[in-house]
Amino acid sequence: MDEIKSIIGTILQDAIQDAIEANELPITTPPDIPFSPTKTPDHGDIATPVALGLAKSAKMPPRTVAETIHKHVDLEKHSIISNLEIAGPGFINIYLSNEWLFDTIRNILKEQQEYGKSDIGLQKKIQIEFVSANPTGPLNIVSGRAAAVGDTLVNLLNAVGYDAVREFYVNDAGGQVERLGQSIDIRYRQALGEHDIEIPDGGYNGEYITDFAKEIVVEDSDTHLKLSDDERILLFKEKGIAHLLGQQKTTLERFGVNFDVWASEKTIRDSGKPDDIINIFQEKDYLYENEGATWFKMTDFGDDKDCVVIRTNGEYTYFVPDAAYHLDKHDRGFTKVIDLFGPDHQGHITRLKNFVKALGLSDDWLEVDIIQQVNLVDSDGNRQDMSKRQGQFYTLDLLIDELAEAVGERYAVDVARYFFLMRANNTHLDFNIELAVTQANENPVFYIQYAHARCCSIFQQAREQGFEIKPVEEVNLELLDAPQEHELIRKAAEFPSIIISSAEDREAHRIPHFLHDLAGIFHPYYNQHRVLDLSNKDRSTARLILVECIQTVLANGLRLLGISAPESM
RNA sequence: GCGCCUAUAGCUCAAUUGGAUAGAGCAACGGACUUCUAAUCCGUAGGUUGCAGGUUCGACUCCUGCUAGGCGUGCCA
Repeated sequence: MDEIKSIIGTILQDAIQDAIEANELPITTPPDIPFSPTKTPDHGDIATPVALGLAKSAKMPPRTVAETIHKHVDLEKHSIISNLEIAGPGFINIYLSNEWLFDTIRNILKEQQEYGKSDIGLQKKIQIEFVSANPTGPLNIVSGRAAAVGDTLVNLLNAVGYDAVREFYVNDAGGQVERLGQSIDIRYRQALGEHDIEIPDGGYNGEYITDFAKEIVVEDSDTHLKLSDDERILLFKEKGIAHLLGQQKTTLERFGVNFDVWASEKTIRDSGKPDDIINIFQEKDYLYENEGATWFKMTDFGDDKDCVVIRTNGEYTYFVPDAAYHLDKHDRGFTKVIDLFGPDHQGHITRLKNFVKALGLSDDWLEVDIIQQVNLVDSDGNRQDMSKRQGQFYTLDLLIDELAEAVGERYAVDVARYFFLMRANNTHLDFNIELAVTQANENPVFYIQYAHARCCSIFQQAREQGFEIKPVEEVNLELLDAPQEHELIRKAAEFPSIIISSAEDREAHRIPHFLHDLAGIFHPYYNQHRVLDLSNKDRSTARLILVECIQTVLANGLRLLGISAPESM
């Protein structure tokens, strides 16, 4: 589709140039040709509002401009265009010849699993950091959304020719994991009979902490009581991190997300790089002392208040290792870094970007996108608090478990991923778990998967019934003359440009919608037209070619989403 | 108070850079299995795109001001 746009664009620009030279269009030079999608076949295969844009500078009515351009397009010369029409306020609707449709078919069959890919990324190194949940509890469903989106964005970027990697930043140092150690310690001692102690404010009081503390008691009995408080908390912190991080990894694997790099905050801190950051800021005069703490002049970068980088107790706030971490990313050679943050980190974006700027990196090197919150809603429409500190949260594992109960383990991950991916990142997603489970059989993911399974089934039948499956060069594609068949091919032809826009705009949800649209053309087609017809074997052969194309596009799209493409359902 | 996000059909959501008649699914109602799989299809219905202005050939989209909801605004991460 992109190729065809540039071909048509050139033809139209030439026509405009001819019109200018014939003194029929009072402008100096042909503009870039914009294209708008055609919503109905009545508007042709592609359309351009170029005449509307030129109307002002040419001081002519838009329809007249369109007609002037039209006059200078020689249809005899361009066999790819079957017809041009002026419509509405001055749109030029372009109807492409069948040969273009057949080229699309040949291209899909030639490319197979590669169909849809492109190379606009020039193999530039891009990193996407996502999930990066604290190792202080199980992953919740917001992390699930981030996991699905991040994983798919990497797939999309790789599909358009970037060299993209998945990275998870483990916050295994700092105050949060300190509290984790303390919380486990309290539960451990409680399990051993101390009852006059409680989890402090800001600690973790989820049941999983109690369970884990009990496990420690079972394995090690009361031996850790001999340690000093500090030693014991340190030990429990490390044990807790290992345990919970392990759990998160297991969950992510089950969810089909495999990170390329697990970066550690502790490693960053131990590397001395945070000290370098302080030195750099010091040299650039971005720091000052106040009330015993060291502050960064965030107001120099337009923020409304400065922020502490070294606390009164001498420890760095998380900004410093975070800045060091991003400098480290830069040193690893990424030309662009994308962080997917949860909504609770939104206040961090401006500051982080300012720190990156303070380090001398360009403004667009770091991109931060928010994956908006997921509200768990019950059947009465009440929202449930998912704070880890409260211990009331809905885990990703629990979600997959419940889906598995309804639709089987095989499809549970498919359904979860699809639900997370079908919405734009910046929408607040109300996830009604009861609805997702009860309506599972009418889930849109099955609609798409079923379309794929039907394609497979047709080929199964074709083989059993002895239909000849010929290579495309030997098939008369002119026999594909039903309007729905052309519609299917046109839709399939959009696939590569959908991937590009989806990747560049970081809008993964366009892929599920595209696939749903494609399946939505295929199912009616299937119901109204028999592919395998013994009384018309030539047409059957041609239709098998079309079915293979649809199957290929569906499979390629589902693969990008990390969703399975079943051969039968 | 300040900052970010959101507001589109009864519900959940789409709508490439501003483009033609704002689209799907679910829910509702009526139909279609002797058929390549009915996890499907066909039909009906559903709208002042939160409100008020502005920009222009044209606005769900951009600007200003409101309203409502969410989040952020810690020497937590």
